Amino acid sequence: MFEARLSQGSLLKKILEAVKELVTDANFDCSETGIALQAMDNSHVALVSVLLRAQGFDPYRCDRNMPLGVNLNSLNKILKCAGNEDIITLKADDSGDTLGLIFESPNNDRIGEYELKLMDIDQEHLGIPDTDYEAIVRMASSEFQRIMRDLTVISESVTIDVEKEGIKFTSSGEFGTGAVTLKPHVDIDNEEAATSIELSQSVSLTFSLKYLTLFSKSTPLSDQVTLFLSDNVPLLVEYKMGDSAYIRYYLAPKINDDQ
Amino acid sequence: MFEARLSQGSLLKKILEAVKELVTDANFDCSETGIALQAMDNSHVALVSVLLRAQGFDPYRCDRNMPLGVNLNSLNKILKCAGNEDIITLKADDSGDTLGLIFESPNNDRIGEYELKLMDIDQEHLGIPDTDYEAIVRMASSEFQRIMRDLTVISESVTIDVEKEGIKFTSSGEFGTGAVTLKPHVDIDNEEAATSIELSQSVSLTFSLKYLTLFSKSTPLSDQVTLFLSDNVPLLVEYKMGDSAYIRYYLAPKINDDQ
DNA sequence: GGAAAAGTCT
DNA sequence: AGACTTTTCC
Repeated sequence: MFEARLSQGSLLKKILEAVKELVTDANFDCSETGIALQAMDNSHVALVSVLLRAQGFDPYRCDRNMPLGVNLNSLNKILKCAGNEDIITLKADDSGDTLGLIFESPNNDRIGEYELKLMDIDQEHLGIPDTDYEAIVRMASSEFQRIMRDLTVISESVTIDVEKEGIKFTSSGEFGTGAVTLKPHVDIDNEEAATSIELSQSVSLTFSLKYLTLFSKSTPLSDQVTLFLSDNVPLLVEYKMGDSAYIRYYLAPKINDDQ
Repeated sequence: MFEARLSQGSLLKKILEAVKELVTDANFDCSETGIALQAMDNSHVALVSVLLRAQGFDPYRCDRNMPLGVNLNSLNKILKCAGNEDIITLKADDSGDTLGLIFESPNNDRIGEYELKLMDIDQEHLGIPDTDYEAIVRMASSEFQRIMRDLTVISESVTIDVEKEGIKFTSSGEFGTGAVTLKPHVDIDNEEAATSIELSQSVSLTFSLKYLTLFSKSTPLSDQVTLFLSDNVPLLVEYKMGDSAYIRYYLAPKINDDQ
């Protein structure tokens, strides 16, 4: 028996909006500690990892570990039937054939009950090694999204250079080049606009803009995004939703063949 | 060495939005007095003339005349990477191979640096004779845009009749006819909504609505537009942005063969 | 919360 | 290029 009640249903709606273009099918691994989703993207280039801790639900109950194989497209369609203010309850009985979704309107005068057929998905739960990253950059998620969108005009890839003085995104293409630099700063009026850099070593890595743009679809989930970079290690892009949930993306750097 | 800093960067963004569908490639003729762009439209029917006087920039420096051949589509793409509030600086060294663009965010924590490859464009700087126009009509630019859009439904061309009593736009097509008349008036509350007519002789001229509609894409640049008309002379449509910049369109009248 | 504008997708 | 969706402004 699995049951999880999420008072802020929009969280789940936004997560599926963020992930659905990257992954089509994935397991919701439900356990005592919460719900985890981990999947390679469709082209097996990027990795998505979502965690919804049990403490973010009220109540949360999961008697035994259950991998719920979900077609994210179908789930997203069903979640579009929930209002942004709705309370969402997820349910699965021990057979694990279907995922039940209950949408309660805020004033409780409207109840939506949906059932999603589940599927068996080969579990390829990858262990992600803990890494001590050489550079950790925290910035406004909207800024990150904007920069990715801007540089897409110039090229298909971006080089990220992190130094103490700032983080620089550079692209070079047919008709020209573009570079955006953010300096670390605190904005008292706009706390979410702050940029901070922790650095043990300068890094310079190149990534596919297509994937970074897809990652940045998580912008509605958090005002801030954190980039974790190290040489020859996949980039980690993390969006934290309070303390009880996060969505993480991993992307391997491109090999620098232009030097 | 050429360098021009424009505190109101949105001006440049809007100019490119206004012109990009009419002209694909053009020279930015930079000189001591400012930046001028003059080009026939792609079908060689209309003429666009943009002037950005040096006084509109701070600072402005241009050691020698330089024609910077620009693909307006590419430039527009780069300008989309600038925020509406950004300060834009244009730069070119004497080689004239590239145009540098620097976008500074208002609070200076974000710098975008772009380079656009330049091209050689055959200089066809046309001398535009000064004309004493028979009719000069000043009206709200949004009104002009609206009328052009409305009459496009009726026909592909519009006849503009100017008399002391008003300016009349008439179209006639398959399924009907349309006419919009504006009377001269002053609006004390809405100064920009005023319509004024200076007239030495009544005129009646017919123009392609396609081009007038393209001209009216300059609406965001100025609340007012001025139409200069004379018999057998190209129409001049002028949008003034303060005293230091303007954009002018010229369009030859259609031959009246329906009479 | 609605309308207008921009961006994105077909 | 057009329509739809999304975002921003009022």
